[in-house]
Amino acid sequence: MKIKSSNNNTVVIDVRDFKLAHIFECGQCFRFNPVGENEYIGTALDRTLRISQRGSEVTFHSVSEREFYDVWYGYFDLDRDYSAIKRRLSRNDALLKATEYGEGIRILNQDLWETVVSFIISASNNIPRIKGIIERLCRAFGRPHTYEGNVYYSFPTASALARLNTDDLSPIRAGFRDKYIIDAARRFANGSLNRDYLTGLGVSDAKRELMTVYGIGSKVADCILLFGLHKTEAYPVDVWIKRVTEHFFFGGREVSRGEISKFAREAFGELGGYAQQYLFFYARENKIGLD
DNA sequence: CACCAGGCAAGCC
DNA sequence: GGCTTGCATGGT
Repeated sequence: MKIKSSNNNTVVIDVRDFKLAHIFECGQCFRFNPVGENEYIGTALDRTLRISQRGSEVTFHSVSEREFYDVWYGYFDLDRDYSAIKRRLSRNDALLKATEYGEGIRILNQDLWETVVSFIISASNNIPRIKGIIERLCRAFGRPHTYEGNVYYSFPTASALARLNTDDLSPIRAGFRDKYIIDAARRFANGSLNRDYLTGLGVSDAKRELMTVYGIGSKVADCILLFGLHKTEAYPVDVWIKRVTEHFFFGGREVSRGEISKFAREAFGELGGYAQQYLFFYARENKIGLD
């Protein structure tokens, strides 16, 4: 991986295990959208980014080399060797197919608070509507900023949302999730939950803490552990993962979510979260397990 | 019209 | 522990 700065873009060449469509369509992130062939624009970490790719060359538009290293290098998890991860997972037959199919997936290092709210909103919901709710939330309560001449909105802070009541959130049309968002906001705004505290805990303790928030159950907690804290043992079991795990590893037999989690711990260990992302992308794109 | 969407909480056994 | 039901909203 090498850097080639030109005018005010940062171009990274020889990037491996990186494909924008895989990164942004594997369900970990809701605020990046395609704006062209191999090009996405989105807002994260209080900034907006347009990013495009041609082969192994990735362009971070209107981004200085300094901002690239300070912000996006970490966000895109560029310090991690995904070839090694895929190699280890590929010893398993189903994962060989899934990692080949989603070869460009990376697990982003997203803002913890944004991840908490995004996955609370994801409960019993579909991805287009999850995105809509999040966008309305950001437009109403987030900080506006300009990027390449257009206005974008940051994800609202916990304290901005902690002041609200459910009536304030009704234009967001989050449905029954509005009270969950506010409870989470109060827990993060008053500091009783924060990144340093949760990072310092083991996976199961961090999960237990997260589940004390109204609206965070087992699946949402696992998503937060994986996408917000990069605790990669987490294997979030949603309907798709339940189906695809049953399809590949239980001969299509229906088993409980507890069985699925136990299987993932034993089969994938600390790579469970990576396995989950490859399997989720593979299952959704190919409609695995729907028969 | 019923049924479902990356679940959760509450209530039951 | 595991199972059932109601829950807002929007799409088919």
